[in-house]
Amino acid sequence: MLKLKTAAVEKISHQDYFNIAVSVDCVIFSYQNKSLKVLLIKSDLEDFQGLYSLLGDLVGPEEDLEDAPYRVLYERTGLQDVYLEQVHTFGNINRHPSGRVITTAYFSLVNCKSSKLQISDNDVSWHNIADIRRLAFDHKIILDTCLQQLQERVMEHPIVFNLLPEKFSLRELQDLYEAILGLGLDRRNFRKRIIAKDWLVDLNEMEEDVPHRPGKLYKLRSGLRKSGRLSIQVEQKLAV
Amino acid sequence: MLKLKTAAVEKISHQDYFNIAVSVDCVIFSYQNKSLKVLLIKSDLEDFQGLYSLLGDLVGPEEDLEDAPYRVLYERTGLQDVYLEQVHTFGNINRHPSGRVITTAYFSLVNCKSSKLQISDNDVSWHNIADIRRLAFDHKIILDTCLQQLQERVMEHPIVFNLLPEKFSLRELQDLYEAILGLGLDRRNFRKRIIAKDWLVDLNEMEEDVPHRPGKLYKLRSGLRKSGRLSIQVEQKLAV
DNA sequence: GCAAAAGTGTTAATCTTACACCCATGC
DNA sequence: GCATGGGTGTAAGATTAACACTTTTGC
Repeated sequence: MLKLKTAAVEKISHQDYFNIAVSVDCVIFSYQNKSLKVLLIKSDLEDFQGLYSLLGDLVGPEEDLEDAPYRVLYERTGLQDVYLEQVHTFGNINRHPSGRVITTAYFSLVNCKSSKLQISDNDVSWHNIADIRRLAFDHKIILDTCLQQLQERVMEHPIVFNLLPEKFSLRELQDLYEAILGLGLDRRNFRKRIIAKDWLVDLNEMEEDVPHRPGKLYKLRSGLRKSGRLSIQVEQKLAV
Repeated sequence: MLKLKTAAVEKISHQDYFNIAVSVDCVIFSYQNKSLKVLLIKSDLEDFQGLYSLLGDLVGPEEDLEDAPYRVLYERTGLQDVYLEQVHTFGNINRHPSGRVITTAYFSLVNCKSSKLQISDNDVSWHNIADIRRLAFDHKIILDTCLQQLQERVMEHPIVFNLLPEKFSLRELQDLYEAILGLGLDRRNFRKRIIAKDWLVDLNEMEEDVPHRPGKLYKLRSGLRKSGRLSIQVEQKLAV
């Protein structure tokens, strides 16, 4: 029979490999003025002077991978109960000029009108998705990948409500869907389709201060809002 | 103006973080006797004595992340033009007893009748998906996640043909879909649906050596077979 | 009363599902 | 000739897409 290695022995023999940094990068989406936005920071690396990059950080040695994007979000925006989804891990050798860094990309949906949102760093700001041409590192590819995943998810999963205030009209919701999907939708069909999903509760309240006939207000059915720690990770913990 | 850091300076200041190992784990699917199989290896760690684990390896310091699963596949099976898809990255602190290892999971589809397939290690063997209860590490969760992603992909993308020989009958194809999806399909509807996708070419050949009326043979339309380096990575390289 | 957006229903087309009989081959 | 699976079509139901008019409010 083969001699079994202890974990300790294996660790020593593989020491050379503990030589790669792991980071997370967050594509933090918000929605304002009928446009989908993403939070970016001015790159502080000479190599990318003048370019913006996604918000990210190295994963701490004592930190679960999935905790890192929540920490980044909290440190940068003050927000804690955010929606996060892991998208893809990028690991080309030369993707980072500082050394070997493999990064796991997450997208996040935040309400930019939340009272808890506070961005103190002057180099951090919201940018229209449609206006972004280049980013530092491989962050444009990461952004595009995350946007595509967002587009694939929104019709099947009630996640876009994380971008809206508690109460919203169907028109606001439709504008948001159009901004995310980048296309126009038929109003009547959209309303039927959304109502049929049974995600919404009619609040029997009306919009106020609109210069036209006010629309009804809705909210997301309670129990459907997904935010906080990722579900896949919860399963993982339970299984261990 | 803020003083910009050079990449070299940043690397030194972050040296503590280059302390996490990165691995890849491959869920290598194949199909035999009307069952979906996965390639597993007997764990050589004391902590998991008697359990099987997925095939994986640490990512080399000079190796693109996406190259690692191809290398693992090649080293373990001799196969080079395989279909691979990245699924998810798992990074709980304690997921690996040897130390801090973050792993990116891939699934792969291989034809177990390929002449190039050779598995020399006696501890490596095929296992029926349906029979697997426990695996070493968090590999059962990784397997389940990959199987779910495979199930979500198969109806929209022509990938399952990587599990079949060059020529196959519609019955063989349907059996394969049923094994992957874990459910029965109506034969007439399945045939209409597959034919409508325009993925197949009728070879005007018949099955041989079957103890019943032989079925027509088909092959995948050329140009639709996806294997080799991952497309997302190719885009990434072009953009750099 | 006019501008602006809210609200609402029907029809046609498409897609999906369920279902049963005759046919070709090996034995 | 019989057992086995191959091959095929239709009708009902569900879903999706296209499309226009009336209503309510602020000004």
